[in-house]
Amino acid sequence: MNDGNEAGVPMRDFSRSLPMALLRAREAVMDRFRPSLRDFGVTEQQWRVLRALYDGGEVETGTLARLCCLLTPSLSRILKHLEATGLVARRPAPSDQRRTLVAVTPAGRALLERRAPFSEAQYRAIEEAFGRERIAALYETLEDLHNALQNPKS
Amino acid sequence: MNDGNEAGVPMRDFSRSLPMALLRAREAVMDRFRPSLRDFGVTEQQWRVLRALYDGGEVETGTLARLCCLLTPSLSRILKHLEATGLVARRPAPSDQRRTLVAVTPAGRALLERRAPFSEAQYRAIEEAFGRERIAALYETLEDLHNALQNPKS
DNA sequence: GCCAAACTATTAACATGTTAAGTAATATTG
DNA sequence: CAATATTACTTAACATGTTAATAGTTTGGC
Repeated sequence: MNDGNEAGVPMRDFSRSLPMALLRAREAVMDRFRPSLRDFGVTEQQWRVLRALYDGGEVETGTLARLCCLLTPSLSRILKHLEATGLVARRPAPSDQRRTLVAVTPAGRALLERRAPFSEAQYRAIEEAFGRERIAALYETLEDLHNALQNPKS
Repeated sequence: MNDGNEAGVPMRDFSRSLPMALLRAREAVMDRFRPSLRDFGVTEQQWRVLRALYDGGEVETGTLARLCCLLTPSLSRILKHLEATGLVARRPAPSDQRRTLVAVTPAGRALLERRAPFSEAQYRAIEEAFGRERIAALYETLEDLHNALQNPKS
């Protein structure tokens, strides 16, 4: 009797699941942001889209999906909703009718600026609880991990 | 003209979003595991549930939700599906009829043991690409972050 | 210029995330 | 012990995640 199975491949301890560890940490962070998202009537994903458009330029749908870490089918529905509520505007790209350009509306910008202080307050609380330097180091590590896994070898 | 808005609260750079950084890293990791999940016909969440039940004991629904980082409504539907496909079994707890005990079936265990080698192969590839020690350190950091944010002060 | 191939966005179908409401069993209080 | 509150789970409704298929555009050979 050992810790493995019949095929001789031992099962990894469930606490050593990298997706779970990243998810748990992310949920702990999101728990700080969900109350104000709820108060302002936007979902986490809708906020990401508005956030990516804040600097004012028009962004193509595909680019926006990459920026927000959303799949294009999800983004399609989210944009339909944001357009219906008047927070973003869409128009076909003049040079290529396949592409769609998206921009935030004044109403969308107003929402961004109203919620921003609440978001920043939570960032300060998180940095106080965990340490500004450790947060900065974590950003580095996460980006390195992302880059290390970009080119799939196997 | 400055980088802030009318209220004087500057907008955080979008690249400095902790939820986004955690999500991007997690997606990069999950991209390595999705192919075999798909091949074995289970979703990421279904796998998490089976994985949490592997050691064989019966687990209460609420405990299982915490272990798998799932909300109970989601778990309810997932268990219905896993029970319908014969991978888990449910029964009411004898001591408290409100509670439900869940256990993996032999078919579920067989699925776990068939996919485990594919999962482990990806873990080896990830550790090779990023470094075993850095992965270990990341687990530590993520757990610390989770713990630091557990008791909400503000 | 024509047609097949590639590209972009959307829709479809099913599974899950999220919040609120509902149901049944247990615990508490008077 | 009866009324009430609490607990555990489920259902409902809407939004998103994921994969496959579809429709409209553009590009590249010919």
